[in-house]
Amino acid sequence: MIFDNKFIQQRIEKTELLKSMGINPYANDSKRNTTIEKYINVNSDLFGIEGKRDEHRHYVVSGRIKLFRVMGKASFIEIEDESGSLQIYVARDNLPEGFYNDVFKKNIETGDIVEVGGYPFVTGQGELSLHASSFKLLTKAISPLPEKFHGITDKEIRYRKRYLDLIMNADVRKTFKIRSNVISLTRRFFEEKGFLEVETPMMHPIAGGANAKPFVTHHNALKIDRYLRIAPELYLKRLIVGGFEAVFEINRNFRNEGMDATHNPEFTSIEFYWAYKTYRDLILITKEYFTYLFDHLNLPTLLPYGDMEINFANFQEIPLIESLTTIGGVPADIVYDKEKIIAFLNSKNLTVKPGLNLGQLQGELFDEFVEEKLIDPTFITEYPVEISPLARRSDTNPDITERFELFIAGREIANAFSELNDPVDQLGRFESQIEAKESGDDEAHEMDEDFIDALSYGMAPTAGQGIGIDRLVMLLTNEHSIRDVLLFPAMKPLHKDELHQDEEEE
RNA sequence: GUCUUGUUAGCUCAGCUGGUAGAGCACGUCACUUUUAAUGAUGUGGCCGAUGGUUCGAAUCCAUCACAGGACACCA
Repeated sequence: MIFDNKFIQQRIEKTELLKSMGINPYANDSKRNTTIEKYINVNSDLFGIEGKRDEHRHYVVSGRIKLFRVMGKASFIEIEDESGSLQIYVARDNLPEGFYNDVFKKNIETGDIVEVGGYPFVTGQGELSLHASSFKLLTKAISPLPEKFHGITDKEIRYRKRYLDLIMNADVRKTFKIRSNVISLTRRFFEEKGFLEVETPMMHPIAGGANAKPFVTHHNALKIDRYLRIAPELYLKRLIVGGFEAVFEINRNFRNEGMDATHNPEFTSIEFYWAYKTYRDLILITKEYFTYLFDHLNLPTLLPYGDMEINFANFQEIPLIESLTTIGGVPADIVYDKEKIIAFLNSKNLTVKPGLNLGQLQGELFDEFVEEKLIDPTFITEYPVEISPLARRSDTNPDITERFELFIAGREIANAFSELNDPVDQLGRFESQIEAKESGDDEAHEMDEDFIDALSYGMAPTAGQGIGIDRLVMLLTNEHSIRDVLLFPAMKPLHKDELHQDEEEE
């Protein structure tokens, strides 16, 4: 049974006892008239006042009891609301007859949510507190809180019961406030630039816009399968065809792949598309975006991340092929030779999947020798066309695309390019992706004829970019697991029967 | 998917080469009207993640499974 724990039973008994005394353990008529943060701000003048108290002021605050210190006929408790925590002095003789002994001391405990009225004063130890003259239980907690000093450290409980994590760990609340700010500032930045926020489908007939395995779901009325989107890209470009010139979408993508410190099956990204611009303009707006974020979040441009220090005032730019030799230390004479690249990778004890083309092999070299060395923000440009099925070819070199990825702290943060708007070229790229799929690459891009059709009506020259919000928040909050920046990260079910639900239904 | 570490009271953790379970917090009782993780006294609290095995005897050793953390692989 869910409430068979003895501590919970004990608390349920207290709840019943309170009810029998005419006290509603889940009262609804809160009279709170200030937050704890405001209370502390307004009353900190008492430190400079004779007697360090003002019995003419009166405030009602509420919050969850975090600490409970009884000393005979008086007690100190610490309550916490979203804005902060406050010490309350509760003395027997300032409360109605019998309340202190029979209700407060016996039946109120840590975890309960209470409302306290009284006047501000500073204790002998110098802490601004509230001297209680009224005390009311708002919500009884029948489960006990975790240990008051160590709190809750077990990561599994922290992720599965995020509410407990939020109750016990103030910096977790801080991380998620920063996340919320980042999303809000991102939205504001693009709106101020004249972009239009749009919503495109989450359920796609064809999972396109990225190379990834999709989740499948079923539409009963139409008797067809739908894919949870892996990227919004192809729909946003259709809007550019339609005549919108600057659009963005901040939302979830879903990818049916492994989970680890930087991958969750659902993750948040912003994608934006900007007509009559190129990837050069995207480099500029990306720098501007980071400046905007850092200004509004009051972050220093020199930001610690684990053992690293990232200089956000030092944006670098280097073409991919050049980075292989200058940063990765790959010999310059091999980077255009498939056989030599394979031999080089093998000499480093790295196995290569058979059948990779030159662009893919260059990508392998980059992943292996360059990516993790890019600590300060670095735009890697001029990606091989084979690994960029949606990007526009360079006008001067048909083997490379007008594309960049932004790397920070050894991780990909953004992917951007001048969009391919030649429908015939796009068709050809899709066709070569189909070939790749047939030769075993199950994450190659799908054919999307409707998208080709859209392009055939003419899409203005456009630049588009995606930024991974989760990884960005990780950087800004110095968190090293994506689970620590997701309120409810994906977790395996605890019980086997939940795990094999689908098999039983079949 | 592979390797590795963990899973003991509500929480944080001990428990050595196998001998029948321990602390702190929390909770109960008592004392205490300015404490700061309050304090002092005292008490309650456990299917030692699950299932098998070895053994006279298993929290402890072995195997399998589940979940989690970390690393690697995959994810261009």
